[in-house]
Amino acid sequence: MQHGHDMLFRALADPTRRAIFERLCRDGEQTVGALTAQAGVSQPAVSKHLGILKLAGLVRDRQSGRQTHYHAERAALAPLADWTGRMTGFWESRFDELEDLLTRMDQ
Amino acid sequence: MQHGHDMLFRALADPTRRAIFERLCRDGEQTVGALTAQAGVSQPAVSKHLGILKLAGLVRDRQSGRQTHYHAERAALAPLADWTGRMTGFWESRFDELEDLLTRMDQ
DNA sequence: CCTACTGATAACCGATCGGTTATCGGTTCG
DNA sequence: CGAACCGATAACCGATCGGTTATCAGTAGG
Repeated sequence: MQHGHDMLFRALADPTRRAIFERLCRDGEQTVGALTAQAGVSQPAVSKHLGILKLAGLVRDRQSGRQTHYHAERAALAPLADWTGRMTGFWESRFDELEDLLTRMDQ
Repeated sequence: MQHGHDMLFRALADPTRRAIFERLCRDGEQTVGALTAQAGVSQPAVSKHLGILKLAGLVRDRQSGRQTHYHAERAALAPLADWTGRMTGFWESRFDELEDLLTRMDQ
């Protein structure tokens, strides 16, 4: 039902996009060029994926000269963890803790 | 990259489908008719959604006379919880516990 | 300045998706 | 049996998606 939830699930549904996000989580901040080099698709495709991830709140970008650096916004995964927790029907307090932690990590 | 992961994320990306799964998690086993009554789409649409959820391992069905009863397969969410945990980079042992528990819940 | 580089946008294309209506197979009941 | 019911399948349609190539704006450097 939640529109925010929707964009989150939708953004992570595509394997190429998920791979980009995983890379940003693993290796930290990356330029568009660096991401393109390993994405297996063209630079405009990568830019579009990054735009979608950004709309979902999963990444944020920082301009520096003519390069754009993107980094993962891990806190955006909190609703996903929360949803999973609610579906399993257990761990509620446990996942709430996680959500709080992730929110605090975002400053 | 993982094909199983892919079907899981993909299956949960659609809001109608996710609502059906949520209902099965909340209220337990339901017939196709009962699910259709609240899905807001036609019966064939519901059947297709159930087919996709089934392929992703998220639901299982049980035949009884001329009715088909579907129920959520909560254990199928374990890879999702695991992935989230790996992306956050913490909680690894914690999520492994969850995965184990969910797997055991599946008998 | 002019050229080269980086990344975003535009325009377009085929494939897939989610939905519909129509229909069919299987089951129950009068 | 025959009629009614339940759910799956088929055939189709418009919209959206993920990809491409071409191009544009902004920045850096000779």
